[in-house]
Amino acid sequence: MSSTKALREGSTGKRTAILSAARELFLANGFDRTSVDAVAARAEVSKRTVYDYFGDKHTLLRAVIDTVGQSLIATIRRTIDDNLTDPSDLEDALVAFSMRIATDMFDSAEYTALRRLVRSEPDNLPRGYNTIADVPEEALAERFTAFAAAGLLDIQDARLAADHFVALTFGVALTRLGSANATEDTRVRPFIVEGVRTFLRAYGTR
Amino acid sequence: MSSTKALREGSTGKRTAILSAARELFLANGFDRTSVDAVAARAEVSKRTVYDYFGDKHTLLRAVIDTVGQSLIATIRRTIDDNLTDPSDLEDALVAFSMRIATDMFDSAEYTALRRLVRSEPDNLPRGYNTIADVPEEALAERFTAFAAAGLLDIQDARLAADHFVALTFGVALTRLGSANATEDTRVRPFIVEGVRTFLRAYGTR
DNA sequence: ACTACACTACACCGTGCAGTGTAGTGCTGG
DNA sequence: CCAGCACTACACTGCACGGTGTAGTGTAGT
Repeated sequence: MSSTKALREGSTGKRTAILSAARELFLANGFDRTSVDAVAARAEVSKRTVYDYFGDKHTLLRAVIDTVGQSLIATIRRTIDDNLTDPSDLEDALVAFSMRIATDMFDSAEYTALRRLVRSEPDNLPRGYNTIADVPEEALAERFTAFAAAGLLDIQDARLAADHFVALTFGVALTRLGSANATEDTRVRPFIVEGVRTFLRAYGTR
Repeated sequence: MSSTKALREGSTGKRTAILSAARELFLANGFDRTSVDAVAARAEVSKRTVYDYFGDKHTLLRAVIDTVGQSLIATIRRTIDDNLTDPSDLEDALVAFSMRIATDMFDSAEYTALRRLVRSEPDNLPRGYNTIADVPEEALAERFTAFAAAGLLDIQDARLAADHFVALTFGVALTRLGSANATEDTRVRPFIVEGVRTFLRAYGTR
C-alpha cells in the first residue's frame, strides 16, 4: 500500500499540457475562479486525467508556481547577463533590461501575475513559497553590488536599491497600466525610462 | 411597478453595520471568499436583511468600494493637510505623513487592500471604478507642485513624482511585508524612511 | 490472443453558496 | 386595537465545483 495514492509519473506530454493550461488560467483568472474542468478542457484532456497526474487542485497550483517560478527566474538571470554586464551606458542598459523583462516575459507581466497569485493564495501554499517572488530582486541586488564596486552606482544596501529599482519601474508601470498587455511597447516605455532616470538620480555617481 | 425592486433606504444603523462588516471581510479575504452569510453573521443581521438593503452581492461590493474609497480619500487629504503644510523639515514631514497613512489608516494597509480588491474584480465592477485608486496620488501630486514652486523639490511631472513616491514607500513596504498588520511600527518604518530618503535624493533640491 | 496501461466519457456525491419566499415577531403611530 | 413596517428565522431552489468510481476504448508489448 503506497502512501500517496501513486500519482502518475507521466512520460507523455499530457503532463505539460495540463501544466501550461493551468498556468494560463491560474495566472489570468486566479485560483478560485479557475475550475479544474476548465483546465482539463483547455488541455484537451479528461478531468480524470488531471486528477491522475496531480492529486488535487492545490497540488496542481504548487506545480504551476514551481515551473513558472523556475522559468521566470531563468529568464531574469539570462536577461541580467545579457543586458547588465559591462554596460557602456548605464541608463540605456537599465532601460533595455527593464523593457526586455516587461515584454520578453512571455505575454503580459507574468512575473507580477505570479506574484499576485502567490500573495493571494497563502492558505493554499506551504510556507516559504513566497520566496520565489523575491529571487529577481536578489539577482538584481548582486549586479548592483558589482556596479557599486565598479564606481557606477552609489549604494549602501544593494537589496534595498533593487527593491527601489523594481518599484520605480515595474511597480509604477503595473499600477498605472493595470497589467494591460505589456506588449504595447509605447505605453510601458515612458514609465520605465522615467523610473530608471529617477533611480539614477538617487543612486547614480555624479 | 418600480423598476428596481425597491431596495430599502434604511434610516437605521443596519445599513452601516452591514457595510462595515462587508468592508472588513471583503478587504481581508476578497470578494469570492466572502459569503453573504458571513457578512450577515458579522453584521448581526439576518441574511434576508442584507438582500433587502442591497440587491445582490455585487451591489454590496460596489457600495463598499464607494464608502471605503470616499473615507480613504478623506483620510489622505486630511493627513496631507496635517503633515505637509509648511513643513520645517521636508524629510521628517514626508516620513511622518507616510507613517500616518500606513498606520492611521484604520488597521492594516486598507488602501492597498482596496486597490487589490478593485483590481482583482474587474468583472464585478462597472468601468471607471478603478479611478478611485488613483485619487491619493493626485492629491499628493498637487502638494508636490506646491513644494516645487516653493523651491523645496525639483520636479517636472508632479503626478509622476507622486507615483514614484508612493512606489518607493508604500509599494516597497507592501511587497516586502506582504500586507502584514502595518500597526507594527518597527517593521514598516525603515522602509518608509529609506523610501523617503531615496525620493529626496532623486527629487530634492541640493 | 492476452495483459497492462493510459486515457476518456460519464455518472455521481457532497458541499458551499447566491438568491428567494414566507411565516412570524415586535415596535410604532393613528 | 389595528395597520404597517423592519426585521428574523428558516426552509428551499438551483447551480457550480471539487473529487471519485467505473466501465469502456485504443494501443503497445509479449
